[in-house]
Amino acid sequence: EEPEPPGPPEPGHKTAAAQTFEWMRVKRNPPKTGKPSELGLLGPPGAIRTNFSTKQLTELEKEFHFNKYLTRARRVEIAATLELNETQVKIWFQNRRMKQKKREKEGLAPAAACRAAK
Amino acid sequence: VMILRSRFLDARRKRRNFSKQATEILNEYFYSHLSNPYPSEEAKEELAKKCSITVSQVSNWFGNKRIRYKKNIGKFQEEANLYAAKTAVTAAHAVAAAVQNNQTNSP
DNA sequence: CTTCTATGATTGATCGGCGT
DNA sequence: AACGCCGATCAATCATAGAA
Repeated sequence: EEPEPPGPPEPGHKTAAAQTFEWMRVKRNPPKTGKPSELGLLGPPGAIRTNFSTKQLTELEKEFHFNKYLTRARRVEIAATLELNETQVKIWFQNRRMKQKKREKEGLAPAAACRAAK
Repeated sequence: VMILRSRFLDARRKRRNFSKQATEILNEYFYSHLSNPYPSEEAKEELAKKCSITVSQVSNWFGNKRIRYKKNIGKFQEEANLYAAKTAVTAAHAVAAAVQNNQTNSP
């Protein structure tokens, strides 16, 4: 998997803007989201993006409204109730907080844009 | 499959494409920084202002562009050369102006 | 009008850095 | 050493706008 970064294909050319830079080779490790229980499959070779059910999202959202941050105990409780890993619950809250921050930030900018447009 | 997917929570997605000029500006930045198309927060703010869109939209645009570009480099080859040429012309103008300025000031 | 492609947004999860 | 959080990003997917 190493095609040589420094000019492998065409030696001399017009310097077309199309090399293969590092960022183009970046590959993320596949999600480790494996459910030890259930299913006869244990080692998750290609575990993928979990799709949270409406019920799970509703419950998480409700909890978030109550507390923006989780305590270890609460996390365990919620994970068990919703049948999710503690990690998934933890990550969900992290993403939810970032989402909240983003909305607050953009919820104020439009005001200026409104007057400018009008 | 029917009951689905939050027709409400997803209703927020009423997308509208960016203006031709906005896309032009974003592509210019992307291809002139192809070796590292990751604008800083400041650069994103500047691009957002020039394109009349939000910083988040600039982030989304670069995120989508990077992923889709590396997914199929060949498909963007034409576009890449187009903007590379445009950047070259701009650079040539800058050089020409610099030379002219140099002759005027230091004869 | 219908089918297919281009594109903006969303989101579960990863990466690197920091603080505890 | 280990864990949670933040900020940025990835990667897959959704839903629509636009081209064919």
